[in-house]
Amino acid sequence: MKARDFKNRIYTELSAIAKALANPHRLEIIDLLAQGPSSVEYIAKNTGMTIANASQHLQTLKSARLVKAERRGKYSFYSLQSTDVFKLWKTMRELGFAQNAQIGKLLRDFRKSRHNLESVDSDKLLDRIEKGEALLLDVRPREEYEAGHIASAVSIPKNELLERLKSLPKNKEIIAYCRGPLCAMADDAIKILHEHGYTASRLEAGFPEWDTEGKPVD
Amino acid sequence: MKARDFKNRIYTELSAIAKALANPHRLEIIDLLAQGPSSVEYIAKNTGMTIANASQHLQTLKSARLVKAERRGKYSFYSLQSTDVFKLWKTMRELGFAQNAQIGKLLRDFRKSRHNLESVDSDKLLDRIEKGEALLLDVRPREEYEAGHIASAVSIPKNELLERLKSLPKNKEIIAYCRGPLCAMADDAIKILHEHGYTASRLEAGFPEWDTEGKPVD
DNA sequence: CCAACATTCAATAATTCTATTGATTGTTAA
DNA sequence: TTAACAATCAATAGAATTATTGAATGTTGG
Repeated sequence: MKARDFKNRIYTELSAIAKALANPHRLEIIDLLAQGPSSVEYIAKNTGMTIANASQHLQTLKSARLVKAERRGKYSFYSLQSTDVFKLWKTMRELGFAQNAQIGKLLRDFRKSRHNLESVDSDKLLDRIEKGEALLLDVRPREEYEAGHIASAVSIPKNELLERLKSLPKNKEIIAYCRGPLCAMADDAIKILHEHGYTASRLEAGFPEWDTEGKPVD
Repeated sequence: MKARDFKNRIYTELSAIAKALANPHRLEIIDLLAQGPSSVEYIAKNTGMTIANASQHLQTLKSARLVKAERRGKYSFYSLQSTDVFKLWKTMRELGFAQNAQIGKLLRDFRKSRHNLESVDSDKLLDRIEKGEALLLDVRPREEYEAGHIASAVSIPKNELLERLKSLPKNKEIIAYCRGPLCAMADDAIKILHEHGYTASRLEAGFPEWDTEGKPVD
């Protein structure tokens, strides 16, 4: 094979990976699948897509080998092909945050509009939890908590928070987390907690970021 | 802003980065710009594109903030916006090699067809050069060598190799390197060296990989 | 100023991508 | 077996991407 032919083929193959990532819905799907395996219906509901459209995008991701599908009864469960896929997405996301002022501004403005500028440094967090100064609250849907969560975290899904408020202590700081930096569930939870007199702040990272950093999970 | 609107906007912005990478020519441009700043003409010549087409792709990369342009006289010199862009491309490339058997096979078959299966481990290389057992040969075009090269490397561009063979020692192993794992220039050089009785092998990494690993460069 | 040259711009046709729609294929539970 | 349901398939119109062509812009050196 000529060197030129080889280059054409290999750059074409590699650009197929970028093509699979080159769509906002598919990025959101990857962010969601980083929480754990999900059915097509669940993905569609959580991203605001129709079932058919979600299915189509999932197949695009599958043929680029970024996700895999497993049949369980009448459901297809999709999951990331490997954690390296999440790492690639995270690398790309961070390049966007660092390099594109518009993207950074979008994120900051959104946080600001929720009165939630400061987020907790994850390094010091473990200490504070052990000392009983802080409580870690997972506000994602139950399914995602059960698929994997940060060690010692308590699960109260965002839409159950109001009715289960009383189970939370007022003498500890409550650290809420959700799917990751682009997820608003923890922000919403904090707003509710503040309105009811709790001390609460947000963990910037979500479960997948925590997990890929090798920190303790259940 | 509603959470849904925020997500739509931020995933759309981030997918613009992937869109810019979602083309084989643009990936090849990034691989080339990782060697150092280049004019449009140089890029076009080295990737087999027309000037107008190269210019158009460069503008696509520029508006995604992956590359930047600087005017020098009548030339526009393009370069990567930051080394993080190279790191993103490298992450994507490695995911492709690891996850897609077809891509891995393409690379192996190409190397095999050039009788060049083994490549040198870059960790032990520095020692061997210091001991005088090996000589590092940069076979990229002069411009790229001058823009930056591995410390202690000697420059003989691939197409000058035949006429400058005599300047190379026969009692040392010659380690050739070029732009990186997708570049064939080092393979071509090794073929020539073998045909003339030299001991030669290839460094898998190119200059940009070496540099981003923090190893010594000039 | 003019000629030469590097690059960009503008227009276009061919191709590819995307969301929607409705039909079809599998699977489970009654 | 049938009804209900999850997912996929197939077709399609509208939008976006791409290579090519030739013209336009901007810079340098004489």
